[in-house]
Amino acid sequence: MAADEAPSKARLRLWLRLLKVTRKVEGRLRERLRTEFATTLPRFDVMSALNRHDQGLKMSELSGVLKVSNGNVTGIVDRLVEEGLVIRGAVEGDRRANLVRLTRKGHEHFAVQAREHEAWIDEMLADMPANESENLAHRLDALVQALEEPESKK
Amino acid sequence: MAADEAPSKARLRLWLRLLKVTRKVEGRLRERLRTEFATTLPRFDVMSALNRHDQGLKMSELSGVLKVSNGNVTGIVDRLVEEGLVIRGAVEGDRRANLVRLTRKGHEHFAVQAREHEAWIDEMLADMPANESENLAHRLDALVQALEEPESKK
DNA sequence: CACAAAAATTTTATGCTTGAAATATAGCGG
DNA sequence: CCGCTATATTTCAAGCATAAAATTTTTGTG
Repeated sequence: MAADEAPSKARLRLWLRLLKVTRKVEGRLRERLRTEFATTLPRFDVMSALNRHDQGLKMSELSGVLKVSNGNVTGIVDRLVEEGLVIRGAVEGDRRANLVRLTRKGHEHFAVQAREHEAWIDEMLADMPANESENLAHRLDALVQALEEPESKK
Repeated sequence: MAADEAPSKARLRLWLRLLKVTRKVEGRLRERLRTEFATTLPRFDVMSALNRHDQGLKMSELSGVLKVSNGNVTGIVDRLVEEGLVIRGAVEGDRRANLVRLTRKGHEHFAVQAREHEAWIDEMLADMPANESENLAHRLDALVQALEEPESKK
């Protein structure tokens, strides 16, 4: 084993594994959300973000939090508005922006979905002991940190 | 700390972290593939699968390997065929199916892309020592195993 | 052989996603 | 107040993704 070949391959394997787990879990969540609540993961994500920010979020803040494009959020919010789950309100003193918030109905729907969502995750990751979960989460967090600052080493 | 509340929350955190890391890395890969090779992640994935199976794969095998829907693969392969990177061949004795393979051009393109791809991953996960990568990969693999068999405990 | 069930694939409808272009408003320097 | 630059959002074109319906071919089974 070369002192140089191994690390790269090991990291590639790690990445492929990460991808596999994530896709698998995402797929299950997607299916459950569809069959049990007639909704989708992106919609759940948007509602989750709005639930954490009860004072509302601007479209750009929403796309920032979710790490998706601006135009993407427009479409998802449009549909949620049609169904009366969220509302677009005016921003005091800035007619360009608007503040998106959950409606009462949106809050109620989300509460139910979030409870189930947590249970599904718990079930899917059941083989993972709590302390090991924490451990893994920390390592992954370190990775996220490193990725956040691409070239801050100026 | 309740003996019951913690595990579920810890697992939820783990899941959210997994999602964050994966999306971040995926986003970077996507951008690189686009700017440097004018291609996309799904196309790369398809070519990667075909590269590992030089004798070719049927459409259904391809969607099985990649864990995406049948109809999805149809569209991606269509575009790769248009660009002369893959070909659809007949399957001996079954006119329903067809065998998808990389063309010579496809092989050449993929070789270049795969080399870069591995380097990008290596760079992004640089903070992760090789042995820790292996460790993590193994834990994740256990998770995948558990997820593969949903109710095999009949 | 006939014909129903199964298998391989494509088509269709709908929604997600992106990057880029377009639109509209804000805010600043002169 | 004019005009420029920046900010907030939407629109647009293209591709990705899924589930369900449709198509074509194969494979039993009587």
